Amino acid sequence: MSNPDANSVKLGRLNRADILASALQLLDEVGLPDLSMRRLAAKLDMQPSGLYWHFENKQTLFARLSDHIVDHIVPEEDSSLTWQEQSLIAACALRDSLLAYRDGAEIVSSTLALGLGAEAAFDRIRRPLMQSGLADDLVRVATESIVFLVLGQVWHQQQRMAADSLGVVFGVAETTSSSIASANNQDALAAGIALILSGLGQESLHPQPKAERKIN
Amino acid sequence: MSNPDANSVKLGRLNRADILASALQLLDEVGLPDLSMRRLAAKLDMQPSGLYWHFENKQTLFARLSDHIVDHIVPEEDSSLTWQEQSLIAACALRDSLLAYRDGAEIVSSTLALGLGAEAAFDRIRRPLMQSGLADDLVRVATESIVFLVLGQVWHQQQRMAADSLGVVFGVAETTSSSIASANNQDALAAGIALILSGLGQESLHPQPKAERKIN
DNA sequence: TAGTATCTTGAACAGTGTTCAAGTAGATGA
DNA sequence: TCATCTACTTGAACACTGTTCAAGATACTA
Repeated sequence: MSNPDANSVKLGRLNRADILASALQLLDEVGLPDLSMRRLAAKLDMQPSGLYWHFENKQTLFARLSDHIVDHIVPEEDSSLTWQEQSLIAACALRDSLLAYRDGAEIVSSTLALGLGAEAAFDRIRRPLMQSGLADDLVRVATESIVFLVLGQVWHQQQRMAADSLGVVFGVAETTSSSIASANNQDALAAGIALILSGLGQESLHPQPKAERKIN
Repeated sequence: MSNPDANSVKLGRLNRADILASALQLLDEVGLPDLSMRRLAAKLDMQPSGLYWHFENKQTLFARLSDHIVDHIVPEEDSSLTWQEQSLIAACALRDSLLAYRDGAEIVSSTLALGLGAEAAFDRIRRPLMQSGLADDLVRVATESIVFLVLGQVWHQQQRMAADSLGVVFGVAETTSSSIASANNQDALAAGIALILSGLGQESLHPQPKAERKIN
């Protein structure tokens, strides 16, 4: 082990960006459950404790990872589209960027829940809704609903992928073929978001919507 | 430590139910992150390894915990209500049972994602929708959307509660007062579900809805 | 060249889930 | 009543985990 093996990188002094890049790479290689500080340090050819000079703890390192994942959403803005269409596109862009990294949804989810970052996830989806003229409360509700829906769906999907890759097969008819199920999931997600937006279109007819009122 | 302290229970031979009951109690006392096999064993006055005779591993123990949480949803069925109303009631019942246990949403979420149990969460919400005459695909989409929405919202809320109880305060304007925010969250969740159901009502007018079609 | 701020090290702490051979208690059949 | 078999428990160990800290090395600046 004295010669540097292919998977370790030595860059002399390291900065936050180097570490994050390696972490992101390691994430794709081993998945979130096996992404430990020790493993990351080994990849960077340094001591685990060295990481704690750059990041307060593992959670904040993950938070910066989340920021990176979510910040790279660049939905093409097209002002000729309706706000519903723009919002749907933003949501699909969020989904794509979560899917671009192994266990991306879980990382972003927990960061978001802890309030440590990844707020861009909300921003991109809220923006089109704010131009709709809907009440602020309704915009907040719809934004949260869409974000949770995307996170929940993708998390579910990625967890299934992880289980599949471990050879663990559960007796659920739902996943007959992973690739087909994956394609269906994307349609289902878009359809779910469409439901919310469609409901939102109806709500916009009523001036002051009350939360728990009867539905006709 | 030779005398049995107040927090440990000795029942002679133990069965699965005893362990689950203690686990549920311990969960409320210390929260999910501190619910370790060693701690649980200590509470039961036994060796950690003893737990592995009753449960294959920690994850399956948690799966049975999830089942318990979710199985105790007993939404009052009222056939005079519309299917939307019934579905909303079922969703709120799910929310309430998640909130009834500390970190309930996270436990159920991961169990569901791993396909290890807690399917009742889906069942209760799907049932009313199946009586609506909507296409099967649409029922599936709506059910998943609602479940993910509930799980996401409650998970978020409970994580915030955990952070609050640790005295960790984040600079997010969203949570000015925890109790008020909590009340608002419940309204927001119901409103989000109402959006989906409202959208569903619109969709039901079209015979064969296509997922990614344009929204007008 | 001296001093300082930036980064690394190695060892240790206190915990984690899990395994396994060995042991003990309780019920069952002779 | 005694032996046996199964149900359950033990204690020790393994191979990890995140995190801390004093001490040392390196690079930049005056």
